Amino acid sequence: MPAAKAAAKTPATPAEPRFKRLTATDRAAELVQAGLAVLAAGGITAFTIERICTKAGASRGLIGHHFGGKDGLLAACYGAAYAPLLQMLQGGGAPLPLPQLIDELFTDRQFRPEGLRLWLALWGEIAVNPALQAEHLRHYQAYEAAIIRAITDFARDRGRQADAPMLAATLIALLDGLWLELCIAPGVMSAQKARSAVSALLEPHLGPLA
Amino acid sequence: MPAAKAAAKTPATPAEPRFKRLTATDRAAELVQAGLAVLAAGGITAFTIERICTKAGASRGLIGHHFGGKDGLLAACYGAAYAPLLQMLQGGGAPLPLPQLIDELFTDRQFRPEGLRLWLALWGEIAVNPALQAEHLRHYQAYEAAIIRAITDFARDRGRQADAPMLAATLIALLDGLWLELCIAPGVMSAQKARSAVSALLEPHLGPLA
DNA sequence: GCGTTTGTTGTATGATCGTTCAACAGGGAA
DNA sequence: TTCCCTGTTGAACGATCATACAACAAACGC
Repeated sequence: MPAAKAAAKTPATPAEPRFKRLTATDRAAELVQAGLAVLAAGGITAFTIERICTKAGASRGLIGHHFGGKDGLLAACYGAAYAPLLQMLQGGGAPLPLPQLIDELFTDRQFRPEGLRLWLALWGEIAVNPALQAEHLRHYQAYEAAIIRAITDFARDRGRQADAPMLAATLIALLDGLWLELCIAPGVMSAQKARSAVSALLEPHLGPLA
Repeated sequence: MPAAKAAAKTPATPAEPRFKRLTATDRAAELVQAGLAVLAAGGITAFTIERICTKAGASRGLIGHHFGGKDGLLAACYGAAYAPLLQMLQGGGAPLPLPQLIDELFTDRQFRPEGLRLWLALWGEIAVNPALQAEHLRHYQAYEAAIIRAITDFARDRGRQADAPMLAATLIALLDGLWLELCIAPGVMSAQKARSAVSALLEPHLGPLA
């Protein structure tokens, strides 16, 4: 009996809104965050409109409205996944020196299966989806450039000769592999073992990192 | 008009069988091969009963019959993915020496996106599926043991001191990362760059590999 | 207050998913 | 040839998927 209810309660409570209305930017950001959470928790097979919208507290139609479809949201999620990494590398104006960069990578905040699982979910899809692959290339180049610079600067300060681009590509691959191991064999890989691995690669070429 | 056809042709052609009947082992193997092909081509989202059975030239009911369901087939596929790797490491009786092992890893036969993509598809699922994670651990240990042994033997022959378990874990992670890069950025990573990366890791600890 | 803009809802739709199962038939044993 | 074991088929089922879209309403300028 909606009429009776309205007549009885309208003066007291102004009938609270059925939904909250956000700007397009804010809503898009919330959907991306929900998408990232779903990917990290359940992999690419859990990346469904239904689940994402439930997680975001929004209705099913919004992904189509803001991103044109599921693929659009996935691309946006990929970009958002790279953001914290790039921010860490060059967020505070000055680029992070190599030792601090490595320290940061292995803090408990970064080196956790819950966060890293996101990458595994995305990688499997990038390998198979050309559009995502192009998106990947753009972000990867910024990432690689930051690592090359950190290695170059460190080698210069220590008076060392080093093939920085080659070492950077190797370091990036090694980090990817260490993240992978942490996700698929959590009991075997650890932050400490990962640090040893990075040292084993870099210190012969650059001297002690600490 | 099936009756007319049967009456007309039965004497000449013995009405070729509607399907070929295989042993349970052979049929299971064919389904696993089809599953691997589908995973490599389309990732985990393409791993569907419909697609796999079409690829295998079998009917939809067979996966349930031979593997109890999709998950059973996926576990079998994971085991089958490891088989060629382990075979390469210790297939011909004597374990492969480290330099030949590395040569083998970077032949065109092994270091190809089409074959490696299979791993990306599986990794994303292992990270999220506890049953697959247990399956992974078993195979991983055999893989790791073979790599440790190759490094230990090589170091001994060269009269070098080396932390073989740590180097093995690092090498495995690096290889995983290099495979990943080849799959998600085919134009950037190459077999030659990957070889340089492996050399950059190992040669400072073990001396020249060639 | 009153319209206009624009973000939001939720159902309808058709495709596809995994699983089940009763009927079927290949192929070796007798 | 006959029988029986067992691998095989394919339709049926309910669940879930992505998308489209017409109706709705919140917020804002006026």
